[in-house]
Amino acid sequence: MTTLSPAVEDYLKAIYEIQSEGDQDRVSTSALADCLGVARASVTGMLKKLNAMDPKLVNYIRYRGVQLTPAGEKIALEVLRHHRLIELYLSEALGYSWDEVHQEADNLEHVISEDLEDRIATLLGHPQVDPHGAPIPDRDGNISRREEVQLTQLGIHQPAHISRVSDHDPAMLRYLQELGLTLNAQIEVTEKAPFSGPLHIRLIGTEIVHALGRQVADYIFVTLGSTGRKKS
Amino acid sequence: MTTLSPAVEDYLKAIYEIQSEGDQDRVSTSALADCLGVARASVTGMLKKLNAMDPKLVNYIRYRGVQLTPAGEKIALEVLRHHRLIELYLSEALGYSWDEVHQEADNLEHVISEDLEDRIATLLGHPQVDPHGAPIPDRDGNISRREEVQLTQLGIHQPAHISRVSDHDPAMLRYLQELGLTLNAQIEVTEKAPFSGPLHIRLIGTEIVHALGRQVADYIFVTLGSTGRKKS
DNA sequence: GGACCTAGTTAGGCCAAACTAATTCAAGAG
DNA sequence: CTCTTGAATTAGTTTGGCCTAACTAGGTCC
Repeated sequence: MTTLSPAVEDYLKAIYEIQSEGDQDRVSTSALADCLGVARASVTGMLKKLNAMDPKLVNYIRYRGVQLTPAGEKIALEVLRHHRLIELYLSEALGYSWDEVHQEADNLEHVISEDLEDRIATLLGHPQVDPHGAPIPDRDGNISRREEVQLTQLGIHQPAHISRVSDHDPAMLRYLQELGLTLNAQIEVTEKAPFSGPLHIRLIGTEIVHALGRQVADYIFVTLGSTGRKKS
Repeated sequence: MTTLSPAVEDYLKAIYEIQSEGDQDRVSTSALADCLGVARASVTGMLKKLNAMDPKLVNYIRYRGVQLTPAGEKIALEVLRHHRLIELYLSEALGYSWDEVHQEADNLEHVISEDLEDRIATLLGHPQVDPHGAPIPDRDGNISRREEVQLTQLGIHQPAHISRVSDHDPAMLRYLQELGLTLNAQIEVTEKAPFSGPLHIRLIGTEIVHALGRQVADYIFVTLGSTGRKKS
């Protein structure tokens, strides 16, 4: 474990994230470039390096995109574990709100020691999910996969609860917060406007209905039925 | 404030530390190289850059060493504030012992945001010193200077308390911990062996006496008289 | 004053990670 | 089957931070 550079960790993390949110297993150079905010040529260069490393971290084929190898995925999951534990820690211990944690965690994730990670995990009681509902991998790189669907895929009047929200846009997170569309909120779709128009979302148990644009709705994931928890 | 690289921050911090522990105001290239663990030539190169930056961060003259400019000192103090707040936070909130905090803080100090720094400072009640007794600069770069002397300078039977210990050697910190020579310990020197031999240190209120080598004693600073606190 | 030593500097290179500009590939349209 | 077009790659630079090796400034000792 020859201690990787932050850049390498970021590439692996990005590949993992794109890979797991889209449904194709290969990730394109441009998708990565956009996600990381660097030029395409830079991505090509880095992918060649990752492909040549020992152990091989990705499976890269010219013009065909990349896949993580098991070794690469392991590292991606470690970084993700750091990221999500830090997000949760910042929110639990230091009073950060869910729109503030992401940026700070991106900086911290590459520098905390395994020891600090363990202490944080223990202090938090080995939590399963971060403040946005994303699952936290365990130390061995196991990650729990839940049966989630995109909010846009949810049927009309099908009760569900918000189980996860993308953490990438703080402004959107603040917006959702204001609407009461937070983690575990019980909701149903009452109407889907055609031509990719807005979704009408009702908070179950209330008469509150919000119209949500598709772009926003795409970043929200739900699980059918209610959450285990009682309402307070 | 064009966000400086970790390397630059480390150079400035090191210059500040050497400058404030030695009594000459100019820091030599070699002292810096040793402190940072890089080659001399690398230091020369970096000093030229720091000297050419706008604003000028150091005052560097060939063959004469460097000094921090006010701008450089301000940055050094910000880094030091980060470092020491993190050390204290790790020890207070996450159960780190005083020999473990330094390494972790060295990694974290370059990446925490001002916001996180503020939250930590507030949570800790705007503390004055870190776990090794080093003063924590305030946000404006003011640092309290106390009247400390090296333990080796302390007169025989002159009662004093340990007010600061160098944080650089974890093994030494563990050793001192075992001997009960922790922060604020009330001590006196009962005997100084000649020819740079060991010092005999008595813990006031006990019969416990330890013989301490000069190298170790050089890293310990004391303040005359007792600390404000009562014994528990 | 010349010889000598050490700290400090210059010169020249290396590596990682980015960039731009120019070229090549792949895959769908006609 | 060829053409076109957008995605991807190559080639060539740049920048930052480090290295080694070779040279120089300045002080010490006889």
